[in-house]
This record gives sequence, C-alpha cells and structure tokens, in this order.
Amino acid sequence: MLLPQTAEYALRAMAQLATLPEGEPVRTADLARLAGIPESYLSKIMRRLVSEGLLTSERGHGGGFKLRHSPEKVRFIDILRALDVDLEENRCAFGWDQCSDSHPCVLHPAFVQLKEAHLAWATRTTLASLAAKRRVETKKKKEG
Amino acid sequence: MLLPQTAEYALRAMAQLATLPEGEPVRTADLARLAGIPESYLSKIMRRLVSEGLLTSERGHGGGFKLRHSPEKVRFIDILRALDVDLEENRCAFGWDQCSDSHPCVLHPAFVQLKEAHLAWATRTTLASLAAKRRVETKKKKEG
DNA sequence: AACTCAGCGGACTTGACTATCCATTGAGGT
DNA sequence: ACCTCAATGGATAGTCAAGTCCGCTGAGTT
Repeated sequence: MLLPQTAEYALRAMAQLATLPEGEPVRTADLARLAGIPESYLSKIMRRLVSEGLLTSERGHGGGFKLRHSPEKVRFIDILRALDVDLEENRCAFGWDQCSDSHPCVLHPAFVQLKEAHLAWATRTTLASLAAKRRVETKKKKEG
Repeated sequence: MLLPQTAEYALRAMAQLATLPEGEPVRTADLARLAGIPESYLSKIMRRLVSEGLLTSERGHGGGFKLRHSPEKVRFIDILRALDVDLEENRCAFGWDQCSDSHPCVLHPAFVQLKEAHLAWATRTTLASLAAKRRVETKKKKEG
C-alpha cells in the first residue's frame, strides 16, 4: 500500500465529490456507496476533513458534505496533511539523530529521492487535474 | 512512513552489510547495533532474507551472515519483494475490479504515476549505488 | 409538537504488524 | 567429550491503524 488506507479513502471521497454536480450536499451513505468505502468509517474521515477545513457540512434533512474550495485549489498534499500523513518527514531512514545532506547515512540519498518523488506528486496533483487527465485518456482511447 | 518498518530494517541491514568488508560473516548482534534495529526482530528478518536467497548464513562460532550476491546485483525491489512488499500491485485505488488505462477510475492516472515513481526508484537503486551516491555527496561537501 | 433525517462524538472491537523470549540445532574451540 | 557461540523456529505479547456501534444534536417535514 503506497498510502495508508485512511488517506486513500479520503482521496477517493474528495475525488468523487469533485466529479458530482456542485450545489447540493452529498450524504456520507451515497459517497460510501459510490467510492466503495465502509460507511461508518467514511463518516469519521469526513468529519476530520470538515474540521481540517477541506469540507463544509450541513446537518439534518437535506444535509451532507460539500467541497469548501474549488477543485483546482485542492492539492493531494492538502488532503494528506489533514490526515496527518507527513510527506515531508525528516526522520532518518537509518534512525540517526543527525542525518542530513552533509552528514548522510548510507540510505540517505536513496530515501531523499523517494521522498521527493512522493512530495512532488502530492503537490502537483489536484482534484481538478484528475478530471483533466481522465478526459485526455478517454480521448486517447477513442482515437486509438 | 514510506515503507513498512520491516522493509526499512531490511534495507538498512543489507545496506550496512554492503559497506562492511567482504569475506567474514557478520553477526546479527553487530548488525543490529550498527543499524539501530532491535536485535531479536532483526534476527527474524535475516532468516527471511536467507530463505529468499539474498543472504547466506553460517552457524556456530565465527558464524553470521553474508551477502549472497555482489552489491551491484541487489536492487531494492529484490529486497522488498523478499518481504512481500508488492510495488507492482494492480489493485485499483478506487476498489474497482475492472480498472485499467482504458477504463480508468477517477484516481487511476494519479495513482499510476505514484506507483511508477516507486517502482522506478526501487528498480534503479542498488546496494552498490548507495555507496556511489554517498561518495558523490561527500565530495560535493568537501568542495563546497 | 412529534417525527425523520443526517452529521457528530466517543467507546469499543479487530487484526495485522512489530517486537520479545526461549528452547533447539549445528559448528568451532579447548 | 564438553563448552561456547550464533543461527533457527516457534510461541507469545504489545501496538496501532482500521473498522463498528450507538446515543446525541441540530435541521427540516408534517
């Protein structure tokens, strides 16, 4: 698993929300069904995303969740951070207290590469870019 | 954590082994101290690496572990595979049964990118490349 | 006012990963 | 032969993410 299950669920839910028409709030139950996530667990994740400022919620009849910001503004790293997935962690892969570019452990350069690849991906990918890429791929398929 | 703890320990141990002089076997206790890994747990990991063909072991007085292959031949992906870390998993990030480039789910293109970055990293990084990169960085440091 | 709906919050359970411990086996040293 | 060393294998225990449950709160409907 490249990302914790909880983080993957959050990305799914946010991505699904971005594809649905704006305006009316979406219920957890519907989102859970659409994105294949256990409903009761998704409920916890949604609350987390609300408290971290990524979603807004409305209670009672006709309630549900909406994206707080437009899809172009929501990067994957913002979603991951909201769930405490720290892609910038500086913990040395060798367990050293003092490990840096100038005092590298044996694994340092290799792990820096992997970490930077992750970070670059999470920074450049937004909810809006998903839909765009999907359009491109579908077009390719039709042309091919 | 980018990789499971067990996998990280294995990479540490293998990397440490690659930096030590060849010829005489290294004891688990020494490796555990050098790489900061709980000794009893490392013991299990070493056995696994032996049974997967990455290490050879000698018992009794003067015994320990040696790399089975030269460092240039040992890619990170080989070590990860030995511990059942599957970087090529094709499980759809959306939980779909049928998810592919031609029938992508919303997250498909994004996750393919991340997966390929991981795979490329683990395929191109070998135990030998670690030492090489470290030399380059140390040189940079002296020059800078 | 009573009812239903849907988010909220916390307690609880489960299972996989991590880690420890100990008795056993095989090899060398005395 | 006997002792010590170090890997082996299995049993055991701890930890944390993942998932479930249930009562509560606030909003709309009748």
